[in-house]
Amino acid sequence: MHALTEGLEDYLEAILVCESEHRFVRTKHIAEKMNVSSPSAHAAVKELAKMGLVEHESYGYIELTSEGRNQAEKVYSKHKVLFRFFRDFLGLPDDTSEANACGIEHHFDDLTTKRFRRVFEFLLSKIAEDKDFEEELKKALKND
Amino acid sequence: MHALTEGLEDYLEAILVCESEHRFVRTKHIAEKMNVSSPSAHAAVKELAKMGLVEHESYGYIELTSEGRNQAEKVYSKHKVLFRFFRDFLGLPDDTSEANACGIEHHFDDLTTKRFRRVFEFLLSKIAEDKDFEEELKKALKND
DNA sequence: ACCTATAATTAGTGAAGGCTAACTTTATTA
DNA sequence: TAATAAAGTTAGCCTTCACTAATTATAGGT
Repeated sequence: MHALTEGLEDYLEAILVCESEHRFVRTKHIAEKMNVSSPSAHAAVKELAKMGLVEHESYGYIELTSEGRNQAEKVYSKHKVLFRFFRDFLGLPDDTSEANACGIEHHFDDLTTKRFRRVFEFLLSKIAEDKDFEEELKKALKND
Repeated sequence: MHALTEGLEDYLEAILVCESEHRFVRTKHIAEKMNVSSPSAHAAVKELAKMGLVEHESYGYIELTSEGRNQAEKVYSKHKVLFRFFRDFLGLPDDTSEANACGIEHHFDDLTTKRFRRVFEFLLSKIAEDKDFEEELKKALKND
């Protein structure tokens, strides 16, 4: 059985996000989201369909299977926690945080993600409840 | 001029590490380190040579140029801080930490790296000087 | 109903980066 | 020193994933 490549994982995630933005997902939306041509998006969808992760009637809408949705949500949840880490904790701009999360999400296995999430949440609660901690952290991030 | 791809960045880094392990770097060492065939390693070295990042006499040794060494060290320093974060802070096994660092290092730009490094160092010092903090952190990481 | 614009698809191409098999060079050792 | 082993290299092929150009299908307006 073919494994999901990093690229196809990105497409799967894009489809999930498109769903929430358009209700009906089409080749065009995916191409826009991924910044690729429509033939490239089309080929990716075809590949995902072959793996049973999406359904795609010719010239019609694209839908995630439940299997595909599971995988997409798994990737996307990594994306979100990483994005928040870069933006809220390292104080990076939105676009940088987005790019970082996008590049990195594929490299976090389950254990790494679980640990990372816990540490991140711990640190956020620490910031919320301990003003000194927050101050020290801010100081550490000064002087770019 | 061609930019350094993610793959070539890996090779460059591997050459730097091989240097410290073998004194004389050969195609074979790189192939072993990268887990690729020797023709693949050879092709990568050839490409790096074309970019002026290594020197390679046929059937001889492989050496980094000063330009190549700069770039390799830049990547490797990201690798090291990431590795330590995963191992010492998230408590992940060495091989997982290594794999994570390897996959992620390419996606950290200068600002991200600087911020990340500072936060990591701040947290380490926090652990060192504040036993309560260390305990709470450990607790947060329990129950895999 | 038909014409046109938009979208989707197919066909064909190229770069990156991997592989094996075959061949050449260098090194070792009998 | 000649034979063989080991390493390096070359040639040729495959996959992934992008692209453009050309074709086909659908949908809207008249």
